[in-house]
Amino acid sequence: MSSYNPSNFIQQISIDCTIFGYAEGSLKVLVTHLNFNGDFKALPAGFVYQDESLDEAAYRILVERTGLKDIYLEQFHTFGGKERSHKDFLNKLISLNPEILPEDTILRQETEWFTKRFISVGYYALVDINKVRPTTSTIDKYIGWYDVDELPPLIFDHNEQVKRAQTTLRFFLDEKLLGFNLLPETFTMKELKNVYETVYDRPFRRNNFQKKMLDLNVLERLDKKFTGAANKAPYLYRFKKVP
Amino acid sequence: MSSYNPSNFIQQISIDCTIFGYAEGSLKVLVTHLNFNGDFKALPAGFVYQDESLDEAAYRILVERTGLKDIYLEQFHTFGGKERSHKDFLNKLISLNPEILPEDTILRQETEWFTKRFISVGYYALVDINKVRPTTSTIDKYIGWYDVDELPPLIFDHNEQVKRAQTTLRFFLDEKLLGFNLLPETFTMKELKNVYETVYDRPFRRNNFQKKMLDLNVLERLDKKFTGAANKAPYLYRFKKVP
DNA sequence: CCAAAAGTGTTGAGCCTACACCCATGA
DNA sequence: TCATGGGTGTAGGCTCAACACTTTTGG
Repeated sequence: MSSYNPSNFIQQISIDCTIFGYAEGSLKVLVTHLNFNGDFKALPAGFVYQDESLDEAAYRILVERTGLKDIYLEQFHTFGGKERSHKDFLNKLISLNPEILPEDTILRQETEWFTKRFISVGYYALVDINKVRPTTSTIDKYIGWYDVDELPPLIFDHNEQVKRAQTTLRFFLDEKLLGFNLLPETFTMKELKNVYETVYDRPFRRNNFQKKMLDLNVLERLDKKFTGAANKAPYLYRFKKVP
Repeated sequence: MSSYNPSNFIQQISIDCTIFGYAEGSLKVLVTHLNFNGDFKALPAGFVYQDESLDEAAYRILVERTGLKDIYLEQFHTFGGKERSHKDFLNKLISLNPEILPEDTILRQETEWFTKRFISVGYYALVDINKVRPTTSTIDKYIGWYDVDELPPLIFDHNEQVKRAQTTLRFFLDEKLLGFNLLPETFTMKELKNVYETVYDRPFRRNNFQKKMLDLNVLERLDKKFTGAANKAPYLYRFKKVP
């Protein structure tokens, strides 16, 4: 943590990113194991430089952890509860990692800012899970995907943040054509339907779903995909390039 | 400003409130004239105490300025651009009000925090304009209603904030049954229709609108309202009390 | 030729729009 | 009795869910 110079950051503001990916029929979230003693898991997070916008900071945090650029990323809520499970977390953190708050006054100044109350701006992102190389930054011990329905306890209110991000995702999946960000460049209608069924946790009719998606007029039909299976080959689609 | 003790506030975070009211067929926004030399207008704003949640702070700011309690209030976006017209505003402010940044180091400390970059959490509220007593706080010279389509230039990105609040309002007016907050306790269907037409800036069919509203099953029909006009007396309605 | 899975057409229910008509009210 | 404006009924069109049928593929 000492690589952070707190004076470069806006105090008491953090950015938490809920990064969704899709694989094997389920929605995943990227979670980091913090690089402290003790079993602390969290959403990828970071701070905002004085000369950086919130959006830029969120994007930087995302790129650091995933290596991906040009990703759909959107702020969905700012969490400003006065407690946010902060004290429980801090007590445990400090008792297991006494070096965070050393007796030495000068060293202490360097790390003390981290123990204050934080306001968190929540962003969510949708990524193609196959393109991501989860990358640890200085504050991560390990970083990896968890099924959204089987998340471990996360620090602060991060579990609640994921729930709210999921609600927002459901609200906007259609409108913002987000489904495509969760898939590879080309995909079949069935794969797209699977994404929708996973996000909304309910089945869609094959034919009606297809009609709806094609009516959106954003899909481009490509060649057929021959899978070797004993059935009609499905078409591949891709998201239309904007001219 | 010197009544503020900056150490009690979270640094570099402010809350801006877009407070909508409805009167005479148009949507109004509450705007304050700042208590400085120079013609500075702004949304009602304030800061967040260390031991206060964002929602509590927004509510406090609203109550201070309107005297109203139990008001619908919701966070809609956090504005974190790195410029936000801050420097232009500050240069003008300081040149017209040199006492803000005095030479005296101690006094300077007390006011300097105010000149830093701020992240603003935007809230919007809907109020019954007749119940509001616009009340100046220490930083307001005057506070009053402006037509949303005829807003004067406001400081920072406050004009943009109002636009975005308006978009959010349109998005949720139905879903959250917000229309009622803009009206007195009882109202006619026509008055409710006027609110909708003002918010969405388009006409609705009289009969279809009525059907839609009644189908929502949240209105309670009361006695007729005899206006003295030479026509059938309209019913009064009110928002059903939840049991 | 068959099973499996994809593509496509069609019907009916429900909702919204637009128009029409009726009713209460005060002049 | 008339003009005004509010209350309500209904036909037409659109959307979408549900079902049915056809087509393609490899075994």
